[in-house]
Amino acid sequence: MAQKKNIIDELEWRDAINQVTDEDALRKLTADKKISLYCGTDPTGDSLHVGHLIPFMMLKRFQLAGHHPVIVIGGGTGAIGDPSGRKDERQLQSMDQVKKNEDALTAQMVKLFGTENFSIVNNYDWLSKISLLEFLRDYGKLFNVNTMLNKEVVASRLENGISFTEFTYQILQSVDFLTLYRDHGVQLQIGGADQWGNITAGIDLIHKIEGPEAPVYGLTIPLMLKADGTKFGKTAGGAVWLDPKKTSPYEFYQFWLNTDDRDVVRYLKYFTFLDEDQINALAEQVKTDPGKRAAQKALAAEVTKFVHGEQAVEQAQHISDALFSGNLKDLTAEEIEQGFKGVPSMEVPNETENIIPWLVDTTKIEPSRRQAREDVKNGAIYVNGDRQNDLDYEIDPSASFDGKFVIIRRGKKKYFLARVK
RNA sequence: GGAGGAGUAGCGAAGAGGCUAAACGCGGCGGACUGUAAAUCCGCUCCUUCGGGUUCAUAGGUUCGAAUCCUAUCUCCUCCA
Repeated sequence: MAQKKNIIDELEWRDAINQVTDEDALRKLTADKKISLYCGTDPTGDSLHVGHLIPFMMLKRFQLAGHHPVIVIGGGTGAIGDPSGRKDERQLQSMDQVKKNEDALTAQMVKLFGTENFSIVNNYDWLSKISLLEFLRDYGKLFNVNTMLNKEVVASRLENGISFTEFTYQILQSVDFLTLYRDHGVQLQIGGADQWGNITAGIDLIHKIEGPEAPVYGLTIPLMLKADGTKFGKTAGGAVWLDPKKTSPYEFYQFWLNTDDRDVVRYLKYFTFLDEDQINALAEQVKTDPGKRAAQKALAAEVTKFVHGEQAVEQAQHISDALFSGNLKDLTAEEIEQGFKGVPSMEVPNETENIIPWLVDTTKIEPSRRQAREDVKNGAIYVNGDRQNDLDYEIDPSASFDGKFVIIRRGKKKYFLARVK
């Protein structure tokens, strides 16, 4: 079935391909043998986020089809800064920070790809060994400045200015591809749509050095846009991280669950390993019974499983049920910690207090007594899951959750967690 | 350097001596409906111990009474040099 398909056809069905350098040749190559392919990640942060999943899903599909993915951690290039997709110059990071980020990212990648039939390399290992004179003589000579200037990434920056440092980024990335081709037999580089210029620069370099017949290819992934035009991967709280300490599995699950109907099928194709039949069935349900959100639930479960594991999915579902049904009673302390990870929390003394000053002074949930009274009167305030509209209600922090927490909900889904001291 | 205009709540914008804690729109916050959606409808949107208190660039002044009139200061805009 789906798995029998050629990987390229499979990717096409999933709308996962933006541009390919030589589609027919690549289709034949991947059908005939197992290849090595790579994608680079610059260590600009201390955790991967859902944006990183875009190229990684692609690598994973190749891996599942028996090919060998290589991830290049840009310890070298990350020290320079990729101008792609940016309006202005990047702030250079300290080498120390780069190193820390590398370690954190490596650990996360191993979680996603395992250690079998997968490699992680760091371009610092080769880029740092090139001397300035070597760089200029061996590589600089092969790059035509006119060509470099014409790359969209550079051209778009010319008006506001671009430093020489960032200008040379495409040369470094080209050296990466060349090195991987020589030392690891890597024949394909993948990347986001904005990487096309950098990828083709690498192919050109290989062709110049290794001969025009060198079988190397490039493939880019379409830009992930949301139907409402905003950027994929951002929530009100910022980026959605893969590190469970930064974004809890519950929040992660919720991120996917909240996918717009118009985007969900596209995301199922791209971010899950469900096959064509399963996805078609879900797509049908989006049309016939959108309120059920079967597709969103499947998407959230699948992606959460891939990143955090089966158990995290069950927990996320349990927390979601409790929070959105308003029935908090059977949550465990651990689930509360997780479900309320991204929620404002505060410490409160274990003393009974009237609800109004408690909301305003003790917890700072409400900005003023006026507002607090209004919300209580309107039935906007829930204490431990129960609507509380009595202005004289006395909050007793020791009353529930073993006297550890008081959970306040304001409005439909705004939660606050008060930890009892 | 000269001439004019403008500064009002998170933003936009009315108000030109008392009826103004300040219309209206947006945004924000609630509620109803719903699919943890969209759209729609409704309420609230300076603080308060509900007596009142503090607001209309800032500081003074006139007046029984000022966002509204006067003076100075600051900031912004337009036109002329």
